[in-house]
Amino acid sequence: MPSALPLSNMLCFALYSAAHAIQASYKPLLDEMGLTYPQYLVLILLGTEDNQTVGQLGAALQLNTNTLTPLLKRMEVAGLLTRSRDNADERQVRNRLTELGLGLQEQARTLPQCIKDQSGLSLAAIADLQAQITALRDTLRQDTLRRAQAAP
Amino acid sequence: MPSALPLSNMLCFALYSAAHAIQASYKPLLDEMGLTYPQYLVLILLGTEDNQTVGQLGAALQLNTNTLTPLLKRMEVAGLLTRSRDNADERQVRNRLTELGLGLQEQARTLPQCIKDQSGLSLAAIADLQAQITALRDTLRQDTLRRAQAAP
DNA sequence: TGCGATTATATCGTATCCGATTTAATATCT
DNA sequence: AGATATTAAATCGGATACGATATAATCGCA
Repeated sequence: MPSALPLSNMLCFALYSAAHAIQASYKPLLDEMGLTYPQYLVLILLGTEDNQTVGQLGAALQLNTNTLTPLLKRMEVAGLLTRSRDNADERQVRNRLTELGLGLQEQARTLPQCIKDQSGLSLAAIADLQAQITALRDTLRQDTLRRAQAAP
Repeated sequence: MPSALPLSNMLCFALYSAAHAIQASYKPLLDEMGLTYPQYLVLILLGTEDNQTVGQLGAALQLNTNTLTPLLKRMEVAGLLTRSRDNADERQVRNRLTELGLGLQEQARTLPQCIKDQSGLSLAAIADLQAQITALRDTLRQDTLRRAQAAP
């Protein structure tokens, strides 16, 4: 039972390399906007609901503050958003799109369509694949969390 | 035509977050072995074919030397592999597993099985999903490459 | 042969990511 | 009310990733 599973048949590598490939395909478009991929995700999130806290963004992206804080500060420096302490709870920092950020966000919303054209897949096939991958992700998250709690 | 595609319905985010989730699920197991995820991938690659050049590993992982060289040096320091210039072509550096690396590689081969159990999916479902994701990845790669060549 | 072009690797700077710790503000509990 | 616990961000160190450049070895061709 050697189970010489080659890399090309490993689901984890398929995800790893596909995630890189899709980011690479976004890159030329994001470069034009002066955005990185995770910055783009933050822009989309704030476009859906503005004025979110660092924690809210982190929950949606599954990123901690050690990643988000510097990222958000770079976006602030770029003039895409403003950051200010919540009046009711000074521990929280609220992130709000500027006019510039809002405009870029509208532009950013068109990107998935470009990738769809590039993928050669039908809308239904994309939706189906997206659902499968999301379901796997959520199962893994739950199980990883459960194991972490089981171990001290 | 607002097309307010939320993050939860974007294929790119599904891939991005699922790749993170599966790496997180591997993490406790890799930590025990003192490996990071890309180091684990290199170990698998060298287990399939030993004595590969930096370029061969980079082609398989789609990583450039600016990522691989420091990574391989860390694995060398950890005693997992040795690096030496190819006698026939001194430009190339060949990476060969040590006894320690070979042992760890055998241990590492069992990890996908652990994740399979965690995912709750059948072998067939995993193989099917893997094939779909890989096909998408390869299409994106080709198209990205084509565009890069078109726009010099 | 020898010199320019190509190739393989390494290096540098910037931006994620993550674990661990720190700081400040709020909540809790007696 | 006041000491303690919890929570939200920020910070620090190490490890990917990637664009751009540098260096050294090999190749190609006059």
